[in-house]
Amino acid sequence: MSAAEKHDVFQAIADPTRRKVLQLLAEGDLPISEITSHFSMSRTAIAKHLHILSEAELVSGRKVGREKRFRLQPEPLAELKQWLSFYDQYWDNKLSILKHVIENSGENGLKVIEAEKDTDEPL
Amino acid sequence: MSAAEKHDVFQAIADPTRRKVLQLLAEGDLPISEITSHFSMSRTAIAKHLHILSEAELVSGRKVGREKRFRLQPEPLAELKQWLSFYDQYWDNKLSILKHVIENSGENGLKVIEAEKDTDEPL
DNA sequence: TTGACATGAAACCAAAAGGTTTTATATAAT
DNA sequence: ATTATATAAAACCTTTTGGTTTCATGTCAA
Repeated sequence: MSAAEKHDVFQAIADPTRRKVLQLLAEGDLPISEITSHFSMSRTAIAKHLHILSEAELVSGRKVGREKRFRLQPEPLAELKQWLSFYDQYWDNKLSILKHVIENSGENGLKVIEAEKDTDEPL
Repeated sequence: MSAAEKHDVFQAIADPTRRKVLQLLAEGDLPISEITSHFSMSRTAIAKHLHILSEAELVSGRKVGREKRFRLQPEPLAELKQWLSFYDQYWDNKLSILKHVIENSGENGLKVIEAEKDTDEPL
Protein backbone atom coordinates (compact mmCIF):
# COMPACT_ATOMS: atom_id res chain seq x y z
CA MET A 1 0.00 0.00 0.00
CA SER A 2 2.99 2.22 -0.21
CA ALA A 3 5.45 2.78 -2.99
CA ALA A 4 9.16 2.14 -2.81
CA GLU A 5 9.35 4.99 -0.30
CA LYS A 6 12.86 5.91 -1.13
CA HIS A 7 12.38 9.14 0.76
CA ASP A 8 10.82 9.49 4.16
CA VAL A 9 9.14 12.47 5.76
CA PHE A 10 12.30 13.68 7.46
CA GLN A 11 14.16 13.91 4.20
CA ALA A 12 11.18 15.33 2.37
CA ILE A 13 10.85 18.37 4.59
CA ALA A 14 14.58 18.96 4.82
CA ASP A 15 14.57 21.06 1.68
CA PRO A 16 13.25 24.63 1.92
CA THR A 17 11.79 24.52 -1.57
CA ARG A 18 9.74 21.49 -0.68
CA ARG A 19 8.54 23.12 2.51
CA LYS A 20 7.40 26.09 0.47
CA VAL A 21 5.60 23.78 -1.93
CA LEU A 22 3.75 22.20 0.97
CA GLN A 23 2.80 25.61 2.21
CA LEU A 24 1.49 26.54 -1.21
CA LEU A 25 -0.58 23.40 -1.50
CA ALA A 26 -2.03 24.08 1.91
CA GLU A 27 -4.03 26.88 0.31
CA GLY A 28 -5.46 24.55 -2.27
CA ASP A 29 -4.73 22.02 -4.97
CA LEU A 30 -2.51 23.19 -7.78
CA PRO A 31 -1.10 21.90 -11.06
CA ILE A 32 2.65 21.70 -11.52
CA SER A 33 3.02 24.72 -13.76
CA GLU A 34 1.17 26.93 -11.37
CA ILE A 35 3.31 25.75 -8.49
CA THR A 36 6.36 26.45 -10.59
CA SER A 37 5.29 30.03 -11.15
CA HIS A 38 6.00 30.72 -7.50
CA PHE A 39 9.65 29.75 -7.81
CA SER A 40 12.65 30.81 -9.80
CA MET A 41 13.57 27.41 -11.08
CA SER A 42 12.49 25.14 -13.88
CA ARG A 43 9.25 23.20 -13.94
CA THR A 44 11.28 20.02 -14.17
CA ALA A 45 12.99 20.81 -10.90
CA ILE A 46 9.66 21.39 -9.20
CA ALA A 47 8.34 18.16 -10.67
CA LYS A 48 11.22 16.33 -9.04
CA HIS A 49 10.50 17.93 -5.71
CA LEU A 50 6.88 16.90 -6.08
CA HIS A 51 8.00 13.40 -6.79
CA ILE A 52 9.97 13.29 -3.57
CA LEU A 53 7.07 14.73 -1.62
CA SER A 54 4.92 12.12 -3.28
CA GLU A 55 7.23 9.32 -2.18
CA ALA A 56 6.88 10.57 1.35
CA GLU A 57 3.13 10.65 0.76
CA LEU A 58 2.98 14.27 1.74
CA VAL A 59 1.27 15.10 -1.53
CA SER A 60 -0.76 13.19 -4.05
CA GLY A 61 -1.25 14.00 -7.70
CA ARG A 62 -4.12 13.10 -9.95
CA LYS A 63 -4.31 13.85 -13.60
CA VAL A 64 -7.27 15.93 -14.60
CA GLY A 65 -7.40 16.74 -18.27
CA ARG A 66 -3.94 17.61 -19.44
CA GLU A 67 -2.76 18.86 -16.12
CA LYS A 68 -1.78 17.04 -12.97
CA ARG A 69 -3.17 18.55 -9.83
CA PHE A 70 -1.37 18.08 -6.58
CA ARG A 71 -2.95 17.97 -3.18
CA LEU A 72 -1.47 18.27 0.28
CA GLN A 73 -1.58 15.14 2.37
CA PRO A 74 -0.47 16.13 5.83
CA GLU A 75 -1.00 12.77 7.52
CA PRO A 76 2.65 11.63 7.39
CA LEU A 77 3.55 14.66 9.44
CA ALA A 78 2.11 12.71 12.34
CA GLU A 79 5.25 10.62 12.35
CA LEU A 80 7.28 13.77 12.79
CA LYS A 81 4.98 14.99 15.49
CA GLN A 82 5.35 11.76 17.34
CA TRP A 83 9.11 11.84 17.00
CA LEU A 84 9.13 15.34 18.36
CA SER A 85 6.94 14.48 21.30
CA PHE A 86 9.66 12.25 22.66
CA TYR A 87 11.84 15.28 23.30
CA ASP A 88 9.18 17.21 25.14
CA GLN A 89 10.34 15.73 28.40
CA TYR A 90 13.79 17.27 27.92
CA TRP A 91 12.62 20.82 27.97
CA ASP A 92 12.93 22.53 31.32
CA ASN A 93 10.39 25.23 30.76
CA LYS A 94 8.35 26.89 28.07
CA LEU A 95 10.27 30.13 28.19
CA SER A 96 13.39 28.61 26.69
CA ILE A 97 11.28 27.27 23.88
CA LEU A 98 9.68 30.60 23.17
CA LYS A 99 13.05 32.28 23.32
CA HIS A 100 14.41 29.96 20.70
CA VAL A 101 11.43 30.31 18.42
CA ILE A 102 11.74 34.06 18.45
CA GLU A 103 15.48 34.10 17.95
CA ASN A 104 15.30 31.63 15.10
CA SER A 105 12.79 33.61 13.14
CA GLY A 106 13.71 31.98 9.85
CA GLU A 107 11.61 31.88 6.73
CA ASN A 108 9.44 29.26 8.34
CA GLY A 109 6.24 30.94 9.31
CA LEU A 110 6.92 32.95 12.41
CA LYS A 111 3.65 34.75 11.85
CA VAL A 112 1.97 33.36 14.93
CA ILE A 113 4.68 34.49 17.26
CA GLU A 114 5.16 37.81 15.56
CA ALA A 115 1.48 38.49 15.82
CA GLU A 116 1.59 37.79 19.49
CA LYS A 117 4.60 39.95 20.24
CA ASP A 118 2.37 43.00 20.42
CA THR A 119 -0.01 41.54 22.89
CA ASP A 120 0.81 41.09 26.53
CA GLU A 121 -0.21 37.48 26.44
CA PRO A 122 2.98 35.69 27.55
CA LEU A 123 1.88 32.30 26.17
CA MET B 1 25.07 34.58 19.25
CA SER B 2 24.91 31.83 16.70
CA ALA B 3 27.58 30.31 14.50
CA ALA B 4 27.56 30.25 10.74
CA GLU B 5 24.58 27.90 10.96
CA LYS B 6 25.24 26.22 7.69
CA HIS B 7 22.81 23.51 8.66
CA ASP B 8 19.37 24.08 10.07
CA VAL B 9 17.24 21.82 12.22
CA PHE B 10 15.35 20.39 9.27
CA GLN B 11 18.52 19.18 7.62
CA ALA B 12 20.03 18.04 10.87
CA ILE B 13 17.27 15.60 11.68
CA ALA B 14 16.93 14.36 8.11
CA ASP B 15 19.60 11.74 8.65
CA PRO B 16 18.68 8.59 10.59
CA THR B 17 22.13 8.32 12.14
CA ARG B 18 21.83 11.80 13.55
CA ARG B 19 18.38 11.07 14.92
CA LYS B 20 19.80 8.04 16.65
CA VAL B 21 22.61 10.15 18.08
CA LEU B 22 20.07 12.57 19.50
CA GLN B 23 18.18 9.70 21.02
CA LEU B 24 21.36 8.40 22.61
CA LEU B 25 22.25 11.76 24.07
CA ALA B 26 18.76 12.03 25.50
CA GLU B 27 19.79 9.41 28.03
CA GLY B 28 22.77 11.44 29.09
CA ASP B 29 25.93 13.21 28.02
CA LEU B 30 28.45 11.12 26.14
CA PRO B 31 31.93 11.47 24.65
CA ILE B 32 32.44 10.86 20.95
CA SER B 33 34.03 7.45 21.23
CA GLU B 34 31.25 6.14 23.37
CA ILE B 35 28.65 7.42 20.95
CA THR B 36 30.58 5.76 18.16
CA SER B 37 30.43 2.41 19.91
CA HIS B 38 26.71 2.32 19.21
CA PHE B 39 27.20 2.49 15.47
CA SER B 40 28.95 0.53 12.78
CA MET B 41 30.86 3.40 11.31
CA SER B 42 34.07 5.23 12.03
CA ARG B 43 34.55 7.69 14.83
CA THR B 44 35.35 10.35 12.24
CA ALA B 45 31.98 9.87 10.62
CA ILE B 46 30.21 10.27 13.93
CA ALA B 47 32.29 13.34 14.68
CA LYS B 48 31.04 14.89 11.46
CA HIS B 49 27.46 14.12 12.34
CA LEU B 50 28.02 15.72 15.71
CA HIS B 51 29.40 18.76 13.98
CA ILE B 52 26.26 19.10 11.89
CA LEU B 53 24.07 18.63 14.94
CA SER B 54 26.21 21.23 16.62
CA GLU B 55 25.66 23.71 13.80
CA ALA B 56 21.95 23.23 14.25
CA GLU B 57 22.53 23.77 17.96
CA LEU B 58 20.85 20.49 18.75
CA VAL B 59 23.90 19.39 20.70
CA SER B 60 26.75 21.15 22.43
CA GLY B 61 30.16 19.77 23.21
CA ARG B 62 32.52 20.74 25.97
CA LYS B 63 35.96 19.35 26.43
CA VAL B 64 36.54 17.68 29.75
CA GLY B 65 39.96 16.23 30.16
CA ARG B 66 40.98 14.51 27.00
CA GLU B 67 37.48 13.74 25.92
CA LYS B 68 34.73 15.90 24.50
CA ARG B 69 31.36 15.31 26.01
CA PHE B 70 28.27 16.08 24.04
CA ARG B 71 24.96 17.11 25.44
CA LEU B 72 21.51 17.21 23.92
CA GLN B 73 20.05 20.64 23.37
CA PRO B 74 16.48 20.15 22.32
CA GLU B 75 15.46 23.81 22.14
CA PRO B 76 15.84 24.18 18.36
CA LEU B 77 13.22 21.48 17.96
CA ALA B 78 10.77 24.19 18.89
CA GLU B 79 11.16 25.60 15.42
CA LEU B 80 10.11 22.28 14.02
CA LYS B 81 7.22 22.06 16.38
CA GLN B 82 6.04 25.44 15.33
CA TRP B 83 6.37 24.59 11.69
CA LEU B 84 4.34 21.47 12.28
CA SER B 85 1.62 23.27 14.14
CA PHE B 86 0.71 25.15 10.99
CA TYR B 87 -0.49 21.93 9.41
CA ASP B 88 -2.67 20.95 12.32
CA GLN B 89 -5.58 22.75 10.77
CA TYR B 90 -5.40 20.50 7.71
CA TRP B 91 -6.14 17.31 9.54
CA ASP B 92 -9.76 16.27 9.42
CA ASN B 93 -9.74 14.03 12.44
CA LYS B 94 -7.42 12.35 14.86
CA LEU B 95 -8.17 8.88 13.64
CA SER B 96 -6.38 9.44 10.35
CA ILE B 97 -3.38 10.61 12.29
CA LEU B 98 -3.35 7.58 14.53
CA LYS B 99 -3.83 5.33 11.55
CA HIS B 100 -0.80 6.80 9.87
CA VAL B 101 1.34 6.62 12.96
CA ILE B 102 0.59 2.96 13.40
CA GLU B 103 1.10 2.08 9.78
CA ASN B 104 4.37 3.92 9.59
CA SER B 105 5.86 2.16 12.55
CA GLY B 106 9.41 2.82 11.45
CA GLU B 107 12.51 2.78 13.58
CA ASN B 108 11.41 5.99 15.17
CA GLY B 109 10.08 5.12 18.56
CA LEU B 110 6.59 3.79 18.19
CA LYS B 111 6.72 2.58 21.75
CA VAL B 112 4.08 4.93 23.05
CA ILE B 113 1.50 3.92 20.54
CA GLU B 114 2.32 0.26 20.75
CA ALA B 115 1.86 0.38 24.47
CA GLU B 116 -1.52 1.96 24.02
CA LYS B 117 -2.79 -0.51 21.48
CA ASP B 118 -3.68 -2.93 24.25
CA THR B 119 -5.74 -0.47 26.18
CA ASP B 120 -9.23 0.54 25.18
CA GLU B 121 -8.32 4.19 25.44
CA PRO B 122 -9.09 5.48 21.93
CA LEU B 123 -6.91 8.55 22.30
C1' DT C 1 58.98 10.24 29.57
C1' DT C 2 56.80 6.87 27.19
C1' DG C 3 52.74 4.84 25.81
C1' DA C 4 47.93 4.51 25.34
C1' DC C 5 43.80 7.02 24.65
C1' DA C 6 40.59 10.66 22.65
C1' DT C 7 40.10 13.75 19.52
C1' DG C 8 41.12 16.95 15.42
C1' DA C 9 42.00 17.71 10.76
C1' DA C 10 43.06 16.80 6.06
C1' DA C 11 42.73 14.33 1.71
C1' DC C 12 40.14 11.50 -0.76
C1' DC C 13 36.00 9.00 -2.74
C1' DA C 14 31.34 7.29 -4.41
C1' DA C 15 26.76 8.26 -4.44
C1' DA C 16 22.92 11.26 -3.88
C1' DA C 17 20.82 15.89 -4.35
C1' DG C 18 19.41 19.57 -6.83
C1' DG C 19 19.58 21.67 -10.76
C1' DT C 20 19.65 22.22 -16.12
C1' DT C 21 18.46 21.33 -21.20
C1' DT C 22 16.47 18.49 -24.66
C1' DT C 23 13.16 15.40 -26.61
C1' DA C 24 8.75 13.10 -26.58
C1' DT C 25 3.78 12.49 -25.68
C1' DA C 26 -0.92 13.45 -24.51
C1' DT C 27 -4.74 16.79 -24.36
C1' DA C 28 -7.21 21.21 -25.59
C1' DA C 29 -8.49 24.71 -28.47
C1' DT C 30 -8.88 26.85 -32.99
C1' DA D 1 -5.56 19.02 -38.82
C1' DT D 2 -2.71 22.09 -36.53
C1' DT D 3 -0.95 24.44 -32.88
C1' DA D 4 -0.40 25.56 -28.15
C1' DT D 5 -0.39 23.70 -23.47
C1' DA D 6 0.94 20.52 -19.64
C1' DT D 7 3.47 17.11 -18.39
C1' DA D 8 6.91 13.10 -18.68
C1' DA D 9 11.35 11.24 -19.26
C1' DA D 10 16.12 11.08 -20.23
C1' DA D 11 20.81 12.74 -20.27
C1' DC D 12 23.84 15.53 -18.26
C1' DC D 13 26.31 18.55 -14.78
C1' DT D 14 27.95 20.50 -10.24
C1' DT D 15 27.82 20.53 -5.40
C1' DT D 16 26.79 18.30 -1.16
C1' DT D 17 26.58 14.20 1.72
C1' DG D 18 28.18 10.59 4.10
C1' DG D 19 31.61 7.81 4.46
C1' DT D 20 36.71 6.32 4.48
C1' DT D 21 41.89 6.38 5.66
C1' DT D 22 45.87 8.72 7.27
C1' DC D 23 48.44 11.72 10.12
C1' DA D 24 48.92 15.11 13.88
C1' DT D 25 48.00 16.72 18.58
C1' DG D 26 46.75 16.94 23.36
C1' DT D 27 46.07 14.45 27.77
C1' DC D 28 46.20 10.81 31.18
C1' DA D 29 48.63 6.98 33.39
C1' DA D 30 52.47 4.15 34.48
